[in-house]
Amino acid sequence: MAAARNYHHGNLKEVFLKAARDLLERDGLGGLSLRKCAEQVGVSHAAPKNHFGNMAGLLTAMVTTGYAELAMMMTADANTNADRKRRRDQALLGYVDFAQANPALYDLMFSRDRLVQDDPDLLQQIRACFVILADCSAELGWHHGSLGDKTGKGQVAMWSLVHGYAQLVTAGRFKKDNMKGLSILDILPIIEQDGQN
Amino acid sequence: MAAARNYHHGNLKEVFLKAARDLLERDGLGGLSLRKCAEQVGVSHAAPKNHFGNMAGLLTAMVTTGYAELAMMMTADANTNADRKRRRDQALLGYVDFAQANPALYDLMFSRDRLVQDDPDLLQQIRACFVILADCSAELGWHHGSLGDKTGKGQVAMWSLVHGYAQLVTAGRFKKDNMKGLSILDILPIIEQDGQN
DNA sequence: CAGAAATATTGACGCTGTCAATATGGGTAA
DNA sequence: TTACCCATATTGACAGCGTCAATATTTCTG
Repeated sequence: MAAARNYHHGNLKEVFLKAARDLLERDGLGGLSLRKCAEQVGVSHAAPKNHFGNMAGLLTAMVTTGYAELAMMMTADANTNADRKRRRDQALLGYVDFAQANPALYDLMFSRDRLVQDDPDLLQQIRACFVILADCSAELGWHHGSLGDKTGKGQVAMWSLVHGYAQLVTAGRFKKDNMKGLSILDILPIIEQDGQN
Repeated sequence: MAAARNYHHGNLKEVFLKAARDLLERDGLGGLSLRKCAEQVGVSHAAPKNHFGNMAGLLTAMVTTGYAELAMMMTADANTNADRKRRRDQALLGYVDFAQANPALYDLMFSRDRLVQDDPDLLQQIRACFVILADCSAELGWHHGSLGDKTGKGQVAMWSLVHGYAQLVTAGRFKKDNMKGLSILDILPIIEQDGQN
């Protein structure tokens, strides 16, 4: 009688997604397979096909939840009385925190193959994240002209910087000595040259 | 008698790398396999093992050549009489050009699994690219203090921005309307607010 | 209760990376 | 030349993979 507890297994789709995500972060993308997911959940090897169609469908569903979580990490304290600058800082820190907490998933979220790129749910979640980042670029004054950033260059710059930083940090491309106690917020004043932000 | 034309096949290793790269850009990472490489070259399915050990070895060798090419794209006209700003522009444009010309390879170059991350040749080529980007950040004055960028924050910002931009553009994450005629060089003045660079 | 629809299982197929065993050819020293 | 060693290539096999068709089971609906 509980919400959706009946039927064959219950909410098998969500259980699959959780199993897949655990496997992804534990063994990497190469260690993730539909059959391992099925085995871990305790169902037959072809069961995932009923819910996701194929491997790309599973990965797309998992990545879509990833973008939703990313947006949540960026807006965790948006309903507090914090001012705009503080909300902007929280959004950028939340973005990088998400990437560092889910490095394999974060990589997959920017994969060109492996995903169903035109999935409506996926596109919607991506746009939601982009909107939050656009607010960050606006708060920094990253736009030209008197009517705001009509061309979107500021948003392009904002997402490029934070995504590049997140991916390079999680990939270990920067020497750890240089990253001691460093955060994305320390990068912004570097770029703005005067360091007053 | 010709240089290295003798022996069983000749320079089979380089032929493998070329075949692998063609397959990678044509069919994506999921469409690349050792067996397809071997078939395309015309040797047995286990031949690649003699030269690369395993799949990670092949991908690492391919990615290493990718970083070497990336460095070349960034320094294509370094020996001309161009001034520093022009060389900096050429380096950044060359970086993005490489990513757009080899999107699948570029993605693979930043993969955390799939590669032998501590391969000496790979690390050396990565460092060579980083040095060029460090020069770009220095030319832009992206450093703190009077003794230059001792902490490396400027280099971190530089690579983050250009890598993020290259990956997001090749992934199609930005609306094409907004990217009409836009280049990485248009992003720099946006970030620096005053637009005089 | 009966039929339909959704969901799960089974078995099979071809493809994959990897390995052990074997074969082949070039380089080198007697 | 002969004999040997070593690098290289082939063959055959194995388990794991995604995917599909056919079948079975369970729930929903009328």
